[in-house]
Amino acid sequence: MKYQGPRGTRDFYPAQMAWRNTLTSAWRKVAIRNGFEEIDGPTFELLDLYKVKSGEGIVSELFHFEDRGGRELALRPEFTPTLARMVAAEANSLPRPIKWFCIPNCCRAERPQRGRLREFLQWNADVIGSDQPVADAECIFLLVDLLAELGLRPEHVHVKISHRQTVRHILAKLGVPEDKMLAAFDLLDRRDKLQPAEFTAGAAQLGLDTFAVERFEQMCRRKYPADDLAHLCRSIGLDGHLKDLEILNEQLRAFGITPWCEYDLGIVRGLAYYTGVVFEVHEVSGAERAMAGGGRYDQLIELFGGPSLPAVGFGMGDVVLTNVLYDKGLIPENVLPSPDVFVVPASEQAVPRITPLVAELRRQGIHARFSYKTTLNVGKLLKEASTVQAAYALILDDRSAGGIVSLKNLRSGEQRDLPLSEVPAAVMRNK
RNA sequence: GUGAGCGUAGCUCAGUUGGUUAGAGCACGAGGUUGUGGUCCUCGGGGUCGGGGGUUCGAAUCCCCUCGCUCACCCCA
Repeated sequence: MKYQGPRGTRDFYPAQMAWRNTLTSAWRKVAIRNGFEEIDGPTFELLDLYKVKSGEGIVSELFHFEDRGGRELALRPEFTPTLARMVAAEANSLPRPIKWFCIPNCCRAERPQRGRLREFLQWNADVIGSDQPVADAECIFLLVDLLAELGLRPEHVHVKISHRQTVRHILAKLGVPEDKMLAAFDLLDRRDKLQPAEFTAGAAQLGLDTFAVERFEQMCRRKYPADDLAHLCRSIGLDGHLKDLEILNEQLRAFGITPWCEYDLGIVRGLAYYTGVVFEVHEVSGAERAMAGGGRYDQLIELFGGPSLPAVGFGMGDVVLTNVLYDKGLIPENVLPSPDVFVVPASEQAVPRITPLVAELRRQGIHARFSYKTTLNVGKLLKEASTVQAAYALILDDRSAGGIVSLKNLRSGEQRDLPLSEVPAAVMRNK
């Protein structure tokens, strides 16, 4: 093969494109019914924009280049900086809260592996301008709404929820000094990749004694079902510092999604800009990487030069999500658009009538197709109609001169003669 | 960027200790049963065996390099 697509990219042939459209339609539909408005921004930005929250180290993970004027640009690896820039620019004139979503393609210069490509789609939704837990809850509800829309159930996936301040408080109580807090978060985040001994050693370096290490360990491993905060409180010996979680919990209950949620204090999420609630969607067996992740980031808009605006949001990529749906057998067999009617000539005389008829049907909004084959063999033509999964075959023979045609329902096999003028209504009725 | 495993037709694979013009099924295309579909029959297009170099009389098969894919590490916004 002479030319190959670049590493980590995908070609979308009709079947893959049809699935991609199905998925993005679901994202869009669910976001809209949850009251979010769609936005988009440029595919590339000034490189500096991406350094704001992620630092210089991010550059090696980016596709970046220079324009002819020497400006340093980069393909977007995520949408949040663009979002922050857009909000900052118009902050004073936007009604609050701002509830926006988008479906950008994003590019990252990393080595592809399961669940990660160099170009992917990411559904983002954010609520900006509210510090109320109802905003956090609504983001989580939006996620659950989408998961359910795609056929997933609580036995397939969980929303794991944690809270930065709660975890911080617990760590402090266990004896982690303030200056080692970030290191503690890091250890928490990496716990599944470490050997038990390494974990213990890391915890000891944070200044924790054997007892505290054990509690630390226990805290990360334990999962607590949503709606049972009391249990969580008891088991970590904490009271009075769960206010946020308590209110969130009430909201989750009111939204009716507690069966999908669990508290997992081991969820930290990479970078330090999250300030409150954090959450991830995981396939229950834990075999896949996170299907979505997000949380509250109350200082981020300000960091990008905007006013001080509290915000909460998440991102969900198409790659892991599709993997999980595939494994659960939830990818529909065929989502390619199929014709409403396939027009078939059954006599020499009917041939010139085909294209004008198809044109008229299409003008009426009917998906109509015909064969490029020259044969009049009805069997062959019906086979083609059936291959493309047409709902009806419209068969024209000599009687079509008098306006009489045969309409065959290709699913039931039932066939009847009717005047040509009644065909559009008959086809649309079953659409 | 690092490491491991794998590269034979669009897909799934076969190819007997290296031995003639590299095969099958599915898919795709053309026809047949002179007018009704997932069947059947015939024929066909398509592979420089990922690419390059080496060993050999002879390489899909053995060796080296390279590219790509997969999985993991780094990172995960």
